[in-house]
Amino acid sequence: MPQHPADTTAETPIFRQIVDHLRDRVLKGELTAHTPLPSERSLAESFDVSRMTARRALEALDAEGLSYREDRKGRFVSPKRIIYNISDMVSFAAKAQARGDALEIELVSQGTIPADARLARALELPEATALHRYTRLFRTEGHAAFIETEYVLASRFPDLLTHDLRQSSTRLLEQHYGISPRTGDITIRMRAMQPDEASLLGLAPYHPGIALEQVIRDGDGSAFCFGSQIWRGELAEFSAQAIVGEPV
Amino acid sequence: MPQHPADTTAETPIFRQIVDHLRDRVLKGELTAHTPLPSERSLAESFDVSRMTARRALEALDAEGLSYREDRKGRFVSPKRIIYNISDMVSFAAKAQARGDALEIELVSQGTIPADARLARALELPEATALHRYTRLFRTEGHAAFIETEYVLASRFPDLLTHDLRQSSTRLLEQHYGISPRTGDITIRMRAMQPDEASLLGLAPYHPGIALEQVIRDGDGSAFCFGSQIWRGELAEFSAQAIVGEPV
DNA sequence: GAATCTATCTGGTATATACCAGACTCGTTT
DNA sequence: AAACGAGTCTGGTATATACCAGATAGATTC
Repeated sequence: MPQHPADTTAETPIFRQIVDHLRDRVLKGELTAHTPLPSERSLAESFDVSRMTARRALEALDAEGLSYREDRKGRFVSPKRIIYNISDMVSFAAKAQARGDALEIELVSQGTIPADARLARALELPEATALHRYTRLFRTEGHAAFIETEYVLASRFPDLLTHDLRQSSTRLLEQHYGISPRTGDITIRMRAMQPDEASLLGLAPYHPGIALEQVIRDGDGSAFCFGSQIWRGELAEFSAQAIVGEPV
Repeated sequence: MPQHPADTTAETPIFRQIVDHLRDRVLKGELTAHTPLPSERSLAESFDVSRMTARRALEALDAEGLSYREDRKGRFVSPKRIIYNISDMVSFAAKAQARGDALEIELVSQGTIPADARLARALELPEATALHRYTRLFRTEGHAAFIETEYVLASRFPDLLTHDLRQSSTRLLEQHYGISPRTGDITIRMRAMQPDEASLLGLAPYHPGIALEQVIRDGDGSAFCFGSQIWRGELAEFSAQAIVGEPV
């Protein structure tokens, strides 16, 4: 006998009833961050539905950002979101580390490449200009949060890749190259992760994500760095303060 | 005989091969904005897979933001994203309309309510303060893009709801109440749509979305408006310019 | 010409089943 | 104590099937 009989006569689909039930439990705090959710099979049994129906309910929870799944390990309740203040921009890592937040940075890969059409356009450079490229994985409290790939002008920072890249790149560029105050153009959009990105973060392919791209400029307004981040969608929260001038 | 035989011996799952195939066709421009994608059944037939497998491929495309589906109508190629500049903030509608973009606003519902705990906190007001609430649906070129609900201080704008709300609320507040320059706090996060939101936008439940919340303040820094938007994830792109002071 | 009917298209929901592969636990062996 | 292995847990992939309900287009009827 099912522990939670689903109301098949109601017009609301069974799997949504299960979604609502689970959402309640999460929001009431009955299930806390990183706690395992019921597995697909056990959920199916307790609601007396097929595994596929239970799965659909859990996938909806994933989409809502209330849970995430790790390959062949299970589903877990999402932790509180990480607030990324856009005005802090590049110095996110520096700020987080200064606050004492456990922010670990792992270098995934690095190299020097010629700028392709997209990078050349973003950085306002001729194509094939040499760029240092490094990809890093950012973790908070042991949980992977986002991947960042930065491209910086090789001519301006020739020996960049010889430094320890497991630190705030803002601080790196400051300490070794004395960069002055800068501006940045940022764009944010939703985009599911590609299988390779998801696997780096230990997540299922097509995990919902948020992509953040930024072009960083020096005091003279010339671009020297292009950064591309892909965040776990359920983990990211972007904040900004806008000051609006008198509209004409 | 399948038109596109899937390679079952390869280590990459069949449905991902289909995703890659479809993504190619979309990115190559073979399928243009709002063009119907192959239906689940026809895709299943042409790749000689079950409908469920075809469906998984199409759902992955949805998650990537390359397609969207309308209930019982079909799946369609996503149009170009709408760029929302955070610095323009509240005046998005005004700007779009000034540019001549076809931005239609439909009033969904309105009323006056007491502030609940969440609203009171956001607006820094005592609970139960009277607020005007109105929900509007924004369309570009006939396609629903996002829903916005705004809450404004009823005491300060007593007869707000008697005006035509199918226009930029920035302009409304300016023309009738003479609001001076203002600042705004914005937060952005990924969140699947609730079934009711999705149905308003003509989309499937749990459609990936991006929520944007903003608190708008007058020249004195006192909050007078709280706005909450839910965008179709595949349609939204947020841009911002940040100016970073010299870090200590 | 307008309204209606109908066949067929679409996705939506749901079940039952099968096998795979990685992760994990626990007991046994070395 | 460390290494190994078996059994069992997890989600991942895939098939086949069934019926529902809204959308749509075309033919028929009024």
